[in-house]
Amino acid sequence: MVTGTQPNGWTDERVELLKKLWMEGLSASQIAGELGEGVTRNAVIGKVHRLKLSARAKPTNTTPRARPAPRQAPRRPSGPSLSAGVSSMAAAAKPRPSVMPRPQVMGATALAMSPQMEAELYVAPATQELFIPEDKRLSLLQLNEHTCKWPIGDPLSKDFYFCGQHSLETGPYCEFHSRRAYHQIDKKKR
DNA sequence: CCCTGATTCGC
DNA sequence: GCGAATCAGG
Repeated sequence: MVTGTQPNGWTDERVELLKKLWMEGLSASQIAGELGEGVTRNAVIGKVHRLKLSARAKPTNTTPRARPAPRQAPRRPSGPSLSAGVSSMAAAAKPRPSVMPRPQVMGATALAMSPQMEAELYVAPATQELFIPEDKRLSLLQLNEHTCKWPIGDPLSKDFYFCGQHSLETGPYCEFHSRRAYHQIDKKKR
């Protein structure tokens, strides 16, 4: 074939496409996905910077980027691996049982953003909380590394129990409560 | 947790 | 020049 397209290496075509998409406001990851599988989002960003691009749409904004931390410490894993792995369950993890009911809007992970992206917002049932059958409920002493430790109910009440669903490897909660614990907790810092 | 861009630095 | 790893904000 006459096509000598190299999987990697920034050809003029790709650079132009990169510029175009970047200027149009596409995110780096989206551009990377459009350019090809072999292109990562970091590659796109790196190229953008080298091309002196960035900026993109920055009206009346001086980009008060935080001072580039003078961190020149070794970030490469070239040292002795530290020994660790003693994961002993200390005190029971206490999340924030203060606020339970959350409207929670989802669908924020949409990748393909169309210019005419009309989000269909719908009101989720506020009382939507996981119902755990009695035979699935766990007391404090029944918790282990694989049980969701999300407390349900009044800790002082007799019918207080823990979720008990299979917890994720990445956290002490099941998928449902893991999102509850992190997602949307993000508030403005200071 | 997800995502975003920004920066650094070994290759 | 390239991009993974990392950082920092949302």
